[in-house]
Amino acid sequence: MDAFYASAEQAAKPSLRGKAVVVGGLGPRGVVATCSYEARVFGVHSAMPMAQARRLAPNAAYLVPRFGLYREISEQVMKLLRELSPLVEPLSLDEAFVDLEAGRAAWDERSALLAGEKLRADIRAVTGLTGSVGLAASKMLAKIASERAKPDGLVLIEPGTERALLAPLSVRVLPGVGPATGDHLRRGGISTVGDIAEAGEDELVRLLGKAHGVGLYAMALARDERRVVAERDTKSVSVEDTYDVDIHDRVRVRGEVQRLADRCVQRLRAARLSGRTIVLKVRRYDFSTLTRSETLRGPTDDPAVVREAAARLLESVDTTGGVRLLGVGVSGLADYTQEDLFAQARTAAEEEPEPLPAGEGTAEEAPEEPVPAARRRWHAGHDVRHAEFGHGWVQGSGLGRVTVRFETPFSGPGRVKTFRVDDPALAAAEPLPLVERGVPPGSG
DNA sequence: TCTGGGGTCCTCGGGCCC
DNA sequence: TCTGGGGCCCGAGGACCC
Repeated sequence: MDAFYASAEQAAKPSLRGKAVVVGGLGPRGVVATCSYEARVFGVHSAMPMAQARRLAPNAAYLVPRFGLYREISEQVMKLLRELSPLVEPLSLDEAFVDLEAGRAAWDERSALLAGEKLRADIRAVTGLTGSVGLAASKMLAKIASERAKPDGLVLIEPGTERALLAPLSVRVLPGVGPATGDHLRRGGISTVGDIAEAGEDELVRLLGKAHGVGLYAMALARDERRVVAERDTKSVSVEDTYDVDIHDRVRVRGEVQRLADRCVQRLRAARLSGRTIVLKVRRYDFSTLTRSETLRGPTDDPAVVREAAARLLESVDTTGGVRLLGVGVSGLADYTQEDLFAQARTAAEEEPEPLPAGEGTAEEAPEEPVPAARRRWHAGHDVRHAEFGHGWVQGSGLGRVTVRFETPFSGPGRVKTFRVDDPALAAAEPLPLVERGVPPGSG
């Protein structure tokens, strides 16, 4: 999908179409998750600190991500992909590999092109959004092709042309080459994929170590035998929070770790998993990050056990100077719930954890405690309903006021009105569907 | 400019066992 | 009893990806 989150927001909010839109964390330490192509013109890009984005594009719309909406759209697209082949490997909400041969959806260049164009049309019809398709003989090349196809395009890499195509490209196009490896290679006189092929496998292994070197050399020769795997088991579950202001108070740090442990266990249970290794993550005031872990004798999904382990791990960490991030994770997962009976017995007399009702969703979907009207938070970009003016979305809030633009995916750009944050006529609302009767916005 | 959140995989050192 | 090596697990850290 092209600029996925930002495109979804533009589809939902007619007044943002054709405008610079930036989606990400809006706090003082937020970063850009995705931005529209209009925002990229100003130099804004993913992973950029939000403060920097605001300097580059002060007039862009800044929105908080709405993962529920993106997940729904993602499921629609993944369903279309599974109609092509049983071998679909999602990489994220907006990207997936599909083995077209395994699904007999394509067997040569011509049939692949037809399947690709039909898929793009189907995505557009079902979601109202544009997607790009890369067609090639391997995952690596399909990925490179899809990058070149964006936005709203299709690129096929013809068999036999792969090495010539790769040779002049930066090493950074290869999977697994990020900033650090890129610098490392450049210092070794290697900057293009062709340079890697020329350097030879021994030199790559010398520079990067066995696994990375051998793998990268093969990629540079366009050799990529990785299969498309439909189902991957989750290996770990974690939650982490970056705080707007560093936490110095040790008591508060302990409290936050307990809260994170509980949230992590809720996720774990929602996924019907348990795990043996508890991991505590601490990012200090100077951005140095350390982890401490402890492996239990058996897997657990008991909140008391995870809380205790996390608290023990915290005791070995010096937090003077302040912490900017705390995280709690569980790995060494078992796909069944095997209670640690020893730990259960040990904590039986303690505070009883609140079990999640069977089949309930994750923490973020759980109904929230009723919040007094005066303390309600209005998140930029989230949908609202007003008793008189109908459906709209929060443009901004502050100083006891909230500004709402009243429009829907099919309304055309709407009017803006401002209310008191505690206005009883205003309520949070669910996102509206982006397509009506299978007709995308703007096409009818 | 000042760096999110959720993951995956690899490396390396140390301890333990055979 | 001392020394060494291989294999495995654990813990920590780093790099990378979206």
